Parts: sequence; structure tokens; C-alpha cells
Amino acid sequence: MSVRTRFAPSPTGFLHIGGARTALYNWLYARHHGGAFVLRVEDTDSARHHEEGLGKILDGLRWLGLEWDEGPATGGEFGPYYQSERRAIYDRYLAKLQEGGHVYEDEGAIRFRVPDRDITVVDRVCGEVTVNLHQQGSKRWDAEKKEEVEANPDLVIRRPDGSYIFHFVNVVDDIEMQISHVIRGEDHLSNTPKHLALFEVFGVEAPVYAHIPLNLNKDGSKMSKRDQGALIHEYVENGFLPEAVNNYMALLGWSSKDDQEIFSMTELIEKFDIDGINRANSKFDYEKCLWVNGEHLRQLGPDVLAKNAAPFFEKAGIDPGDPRLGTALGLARERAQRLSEMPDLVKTAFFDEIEYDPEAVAKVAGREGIGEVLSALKAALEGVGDWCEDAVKTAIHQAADDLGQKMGAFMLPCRVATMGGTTGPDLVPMMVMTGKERVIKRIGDFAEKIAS
RNA sequence: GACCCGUUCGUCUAGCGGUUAGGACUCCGCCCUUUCACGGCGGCAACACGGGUUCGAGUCCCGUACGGGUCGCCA
Repeated sequence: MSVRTRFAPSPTGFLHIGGARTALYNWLYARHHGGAFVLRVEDTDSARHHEEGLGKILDGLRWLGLEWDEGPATGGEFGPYYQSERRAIYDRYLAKLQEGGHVYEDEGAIRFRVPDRDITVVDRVCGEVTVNLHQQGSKRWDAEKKEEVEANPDLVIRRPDGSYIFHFVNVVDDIEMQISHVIRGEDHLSNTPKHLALFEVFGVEAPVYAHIPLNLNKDGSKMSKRDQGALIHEYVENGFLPEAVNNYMALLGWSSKDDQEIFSMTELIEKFDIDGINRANSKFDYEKCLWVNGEHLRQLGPDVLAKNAAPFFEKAGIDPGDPRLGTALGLARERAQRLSEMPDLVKTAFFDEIEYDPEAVAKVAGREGIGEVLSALKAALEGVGDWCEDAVKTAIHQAADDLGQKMGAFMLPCRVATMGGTTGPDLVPMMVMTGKERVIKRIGDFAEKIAS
């Protein structure tokens, strides 16, 4: 049997991390087994249809690199892939139910007769779950009254306006699209017996189910779109790399069981399987996500790094085509976790004006002999002919020697004078990148600044 | 409330009857170093609780507690 998985979002207007992770697991499973990954849009409820809702979801999936083999914009032999366009198919399946006497009308809606016996879900993650739908559905919890009220256990599958309900279309589409494995959130586990009842009357073998645990906030509450890290487009804007986000999402609820933490997409495809999926919910840890991103950032080849970082440098007013960018990226990536942090680390090299950190200035301004240090530094650097790392370094060394000072004591004033702060990338390469003229001017300006 | 799923360091997890309970993030030391970061080394820190079963239980069974989910003419 060939593996066919699917991700079936409804167009809500954003790609949530939970949905993205579900998509990732389905995608990985399909890729791991050489199967197909199908994207299907669950837009049966017109009231919930958002104009741009789908676009953002597709953009998010594309950014993550979770390309679908069949679905919107791609097509495929089991289309259409919008449920809103599959009415005729649902009508046909409804007719089958009518023939078998499995449905009846109720105030204009159509209900499916739910069997009065135990139904067992065999789940690859949760094990066996047995429920009697008839018993369970005959009472309903009234959240407002906080009490159980009588209810009709039979499932509404079509509304009076002729539109169909999730449980029904979900099953019909999984049959029609020949979905072999359903990997979805655990919130669907309790719904699965309903789906099995439908598969049974259609005489079709149900797919393999794997209900994956949910991702919660660090405090255990349900993640909503307002929570940090909840929306995929925010990762794009905040300078995350798609493979890092995938890596972290994979780790939330799945383990390769061999202590590996950082995975390339290829490695994930190779190692991912349902056996490694956890049963317990996990809590989202933004700190660790940042760390994973930093690790990926440092593994990127120069060209890919440049391509990914370009928008962030542009936003900071630095021309991504600047010949010094390659050097800048190399210096910045060592101390950044996100692309968005990189321009700030090296921007002093690209502008005339710099901002001085008052604390840093105070730290060196009071030093004894700071005036001599700065003027020696300035004189030494003025004497540098070929403005390269070796020459600059030698000049600084020479100046320090002449004053009988250690390099360590010399570098800090130099850094504050030329870069404005006490921290940052390697100073000498930064100075080279900044340019001789600017560096010397800054030292002079700084000397005046602290003298006054 | 009923039903379902779950419970190993603060967090993500390994473990699948006998382990000094391992790794990772975070935090704290030390080393490297011109600062910061990276890297390296080390440290703090966990089997929810109570009963069984067993020579022996984080591992199996039953309760309790706690967490999550479902109970729609939402998906």
C-alpha cells in the first residue's frame, strides 16, 4: 500500500504552530516512506471563510518547505482540493447512506444513525480507544447551565442549507483521496469513532490513525495566536530559518531516541517515523527554539546565509550588495541566534554616525592615561598603509608596546572609541570593515568627547 | 459533569523489570579569548502520590491527584 498523508487546514487566516507541526509530521511521514503529501482545504463552513485566510497558510507551508504533491495551485488526480468545490462528491456519498437507510431528516438537517455498540480506534500513538457513540452522544454537557442535558446521539452530517459537516466530508475525502495515514492533533481522538462508523457503512477500510499530542504554552495553557511563537509568519519576520523551525517543531513531540538535537531536513526525513512520537503534550520553549535557530544559522553556507539575511540588512539601511557584507555576515552569525539580530552587530561599520553606550564610555573615560592611549592609537593607525587585518593588528600592538601596556588594556578603549560599546564582533576585522578614515576620525572625536 | 488521552530535572526528552536514571535548552562556575559570542570542561536539577505483582519497578496492574482533550447544524 502506498503512503498518502494529508494536511487539511481550514482557511482561518494564519498558520498556527500546531497546524504547521501537524503538516510537518504528515509531510515527513510521506517523504520518509516515498509517499504523497496532499493538501486539502476544509472550507465547508462559508461563515468561516476568510478572504486571505488560505494565502497565509500556503505561504507559511511554502516558507517551511513543506511542498505538497497534490492540492491548491498544484492540482492532482483526486481534486478538486477545496471542499467547497466537492459538493457533487458529497451528494453521491450521501445517496449511498440514504440507500442503506443510515440517515434521516431532522428539521431540515440530515443525521447519520450512529450505531449503539462499542467502536474501537486503534491508534499508532495512543493505543486502543473504545467508545460507544450512542451512549455517549445521548447526553450533552451544557457549558452554560453546567449540567448534562438530553441529546440526539445521531450525527448531523448536512445542514438545512445543504452544506456538509466536517466529520462527513473529512471521511468522504479521505476515502476519495485514498489517504492511507491520518496524522492529526489529539483533539481529534474523541471524534475518531464517529469517523470509523462512517467508514464502516461505506464499506471502506479506515486509514491508519496517529493522534499526536498537543503543544501548549510554557504555563500549560492552550496556545492561541497571541502567544509567543504561535504564528508561522512571525518566525519569518523575526529572522528564523525554516529548517530550524521545522527542526524545533519536530522535537516537540517526537524524538529520534539517539540524543541528536540538530537535524537537517534530509536527516529528519530519514529518521522520522511514528514510533518516535510521544504520547504526552509538550510545552513550547521559545528559548530552545532560539538555540536551535542559532545552530542552524552557523551551519549555513555563505551564499544561503547572504540570501536569507539580505532583507534584514536592507531593512537596517545596509545595502545587501555591499562587498563587505560577506565579512559582516561571518562576524555576526557567530553571536546571533536570529537573522534579525545580525545587522545591529555590525552596522557601525556601515555608517558614519555611531551611538555611544554611556556605560561603556564611562568605563574607559576615567582611566588613567586614556588620553595618551587614544593618541598613540590614532597615530599608529594613521601610519598604516595597507588597511588590512594584519597591518591594523600590528599597529595596535606596536602602540600598546610603546606605551608599555598589555593588549587587553588597550583593546577596550579602542573598541569603545571606534564601535561605541564594550561588546561586539572581533574588533580588528570590524575596524578593517569600517575603513581607515572613519576609524581614525572616531578615535579623534572620542578623545575630544571624553576630554570635555 | 460524562467519556478519552497523558504524568521522568523549570522545559524538550532517552529509558521499555536489575542504570551512579542518560542527553539537550535554560541557569551557575572554569577554560579559550582583545570584549561579547562560539567552542570545551564541570555543576545545580526529575521518575506526581498510594497500593499491589515481583527476589527486584521509572519500567507491569489498580486506585488517587493533577494536566490536556472531546461532548455543535466549528474544523
